[in-house]
Amino acid sequence: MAQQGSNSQTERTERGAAWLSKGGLRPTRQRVVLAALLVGDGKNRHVTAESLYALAMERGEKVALATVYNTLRAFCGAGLMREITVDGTKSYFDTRTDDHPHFFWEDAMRLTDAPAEELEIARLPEAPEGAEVASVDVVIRLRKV
Amino acid sequence: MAQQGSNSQTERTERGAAWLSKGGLRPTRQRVVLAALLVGDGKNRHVTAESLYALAMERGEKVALATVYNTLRAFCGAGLMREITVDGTKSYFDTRTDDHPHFFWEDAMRLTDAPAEELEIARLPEAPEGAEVASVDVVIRLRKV
DNA sequence: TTAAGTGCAAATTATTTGCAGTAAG
DNA sequence: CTTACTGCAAATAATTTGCACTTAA
Repeated sequence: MAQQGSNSQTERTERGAAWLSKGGLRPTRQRVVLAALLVGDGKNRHVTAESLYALAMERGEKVALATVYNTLRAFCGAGLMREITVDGTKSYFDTRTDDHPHFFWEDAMRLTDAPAEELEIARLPEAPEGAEVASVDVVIRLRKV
Repeated sequence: MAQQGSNSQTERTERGAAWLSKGGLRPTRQRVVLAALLVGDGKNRHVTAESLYALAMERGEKVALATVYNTLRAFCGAGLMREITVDGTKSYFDTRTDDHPHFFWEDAMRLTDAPAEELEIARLPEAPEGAEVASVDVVIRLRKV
């Protein structure tokens, strides 16, 4: 019963390990665990250091919070994740690494992807002399109606 | 020579005081000082608590850093300013309160307005069921070329 | 006079770092 | 082996708060 088709523990772990090697990162135990939690099911995920740490604890995994912080930084450095800035008080990390818009649910402080195909920027201010556009962050802030 | 046409100290102070009363805020000495620094010349300004505090110190004004923090919050609460989130480690405040795009200079960690008329969003993802769009933040991150 | 605002120092929160021990190549 | 990684506790950085004192209305 540990095996359940496309979502078995081993499969999640394998996916995590593959993802790690894509970033050229040494697959240590805690990295594999975190990677499996992040991309084990093949879906995109938005986490904070705390939320990922909580998730790991919930699964009974043994990782230090500081390691979660360092690991998320390592994942970003390797280009496997991106840091999204939506709220001054916390850092959010996204497993999806291309430029795409986000919804930010202000009351729940939750971040989700917005459908990229529904965003159409017809014209963008051009970068001033001596600078180039690194990325364009679009955050659609939502409030409960 | 203290008076120089449209930029005299008294005029800056008056503008600051007028701006305060627009927000229904009691014009205490430190609020008037900070308001004059922010909008005294009629231009828009982007500050952090630290940068505004430094500016006040430079001018020989007497304010506590904590008061700068509290005052910026009060200005935002009164709708006189807006907080812009561009960098996890600092809060930026803008005297311009309408939805408009920003340039963020990653190396200098500086925030400036981007020309709003050069941004054209032809289509925007609509708010999911049960939510409405509170604001749309567009940050164009720049790197030196 | 009195509720709101202020100063300062102490508290909080999110995150990073130093260093001794552990594990991957 | 040996260099990178990890854990933990202590350090930092930005911001907030508690409380006695001021001040605008």
